[in-house]
Amino acid sequence: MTSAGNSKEVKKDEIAELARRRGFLWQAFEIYGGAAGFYDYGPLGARLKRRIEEEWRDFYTREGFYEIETTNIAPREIFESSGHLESFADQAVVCNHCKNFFRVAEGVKVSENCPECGGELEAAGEFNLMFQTRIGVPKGESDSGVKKSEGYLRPETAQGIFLNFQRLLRFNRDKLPFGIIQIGKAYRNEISPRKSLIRLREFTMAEAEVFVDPKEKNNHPRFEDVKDRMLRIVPGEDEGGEEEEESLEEAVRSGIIANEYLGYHIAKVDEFLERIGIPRAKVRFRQHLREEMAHYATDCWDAEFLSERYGWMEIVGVADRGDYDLSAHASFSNADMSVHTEPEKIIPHVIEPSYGIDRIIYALLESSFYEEQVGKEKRKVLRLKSEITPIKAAVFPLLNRDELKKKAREVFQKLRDASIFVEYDDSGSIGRRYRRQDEIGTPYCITIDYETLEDNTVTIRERDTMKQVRVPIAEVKDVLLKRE
RNA sequence: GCGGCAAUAGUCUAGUGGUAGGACACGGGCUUCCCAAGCCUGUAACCUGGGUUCGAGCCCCGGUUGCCGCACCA
Repeated sequence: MTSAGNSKEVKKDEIAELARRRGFLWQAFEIYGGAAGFYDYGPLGARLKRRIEEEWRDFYTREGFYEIETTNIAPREIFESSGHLESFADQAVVCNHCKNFFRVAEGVKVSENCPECGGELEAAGEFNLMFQTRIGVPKGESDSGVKKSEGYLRPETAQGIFLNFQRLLRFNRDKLPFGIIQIGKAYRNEISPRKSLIRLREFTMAEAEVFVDPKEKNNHPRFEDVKDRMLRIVPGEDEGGEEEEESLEEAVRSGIIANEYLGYHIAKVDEFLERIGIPRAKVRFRQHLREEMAHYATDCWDAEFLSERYGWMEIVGVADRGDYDLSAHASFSNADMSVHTEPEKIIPHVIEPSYGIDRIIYALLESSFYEEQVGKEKRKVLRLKSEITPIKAAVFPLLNRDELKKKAREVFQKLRDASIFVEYDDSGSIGRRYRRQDEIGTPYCITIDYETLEDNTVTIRERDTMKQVRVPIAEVKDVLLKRE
């Protein structure tokens, strides 16, 4: 990737404006006034998202993990067991004076005064991040009927994997370790969603649940492969909290990262983010402080992206969930979640990398957006990796003349027939067409000129350098498909 | 959720009570042998619901959405 010394001054709304105008991202329900926290992906956004998901799927499939697909809606008792209902279905109070927010479950009542400043407290309503729904027709008022009919939209995809643990273990012929992945929607009724894709009420998560014998957590079979990877890490309170750069091996040996499995997956997250084009200089791993840890986690590291607009923000979480989930479901459902190992039966521990796909898309758009001066004109360009761009290449006739257009359409169709996603454009000047493709990140533009008619060669113009090479039509496909 | 500010073509914007204007983009045409050039031409907008007024894009109230701060983010 070249950056050619261009200014990286991003006016704050440029990315949102581009994303809207060019069909990446639209506010949902727009013609009815919209609703906060919901976005639709337009034609280019949907393609970009799909390609990132495909890279992710491919990445974890190479780890040997199978993908499953579980429901978005689950009956109430699932979340009673998982702890999600209890953890945030409380009444909340807010202080009139200092505006601090308290959960009733933490022992603060409306009748009391604010523990922070002594001000008056006011009921702030139900504090419930899960969307509630009904399953089927409620049967009368009986306890059991109401209970069965009450459902929730999942706040994470993970639970669907835990619920199928026995089946998955059997599928894996009763052996540990194994990993299962899932990509899907999750739902959280955020109090105030903001910052475009950063806090959504409906969003896409990509999660891997890795089940491991707790005794084996310091014995990852491929730790060697990643141990020398340098990581930028910010340890939690016990380790001092100073940002440092060290190898994965050092971090694990010194105890900053608790075990090899956790460390291995932190390194894998780092590798994936690099692979899809998040600049390494903008990524760090920060350990959660105890009070910010989710109820299920014993340890958690966030991969954070340094946004020019929002500062450091979480894009991936890597949690050690211990045996929390399997034990909880075992005790509430009476299912046996244990695994027979020699010499004893154990409840596996879970290491979980959890990716926020929408946030990653934001990070990619922001970090790949450049505005640069070319002659008298400004050029906007998305320097996305060619593996994830919505469009692989555009085909142009140099001039709007019939013989060139005919040949260009032939080349276009040939590439389409080879399942390469290309676009055709003959409107306006050639320069205008290059610019249109630049701002949606298309890595290559293929131009048909009079020389093409003589010797069947075309020019391929590269997005980042704007340089051209002339190649025979027969070789175009190979150039487009080569990995950088 | 609270407070402040805002909302006009696809985008950015002008318009302080009386005919909604521009730029860019987009479509059509001309031109053009490689980077948003030029010429002609066309499409296209006052977030929403009330109120005040002879008359509201403009003033008032509610809602929605966005931005900023606070809070929240299991």
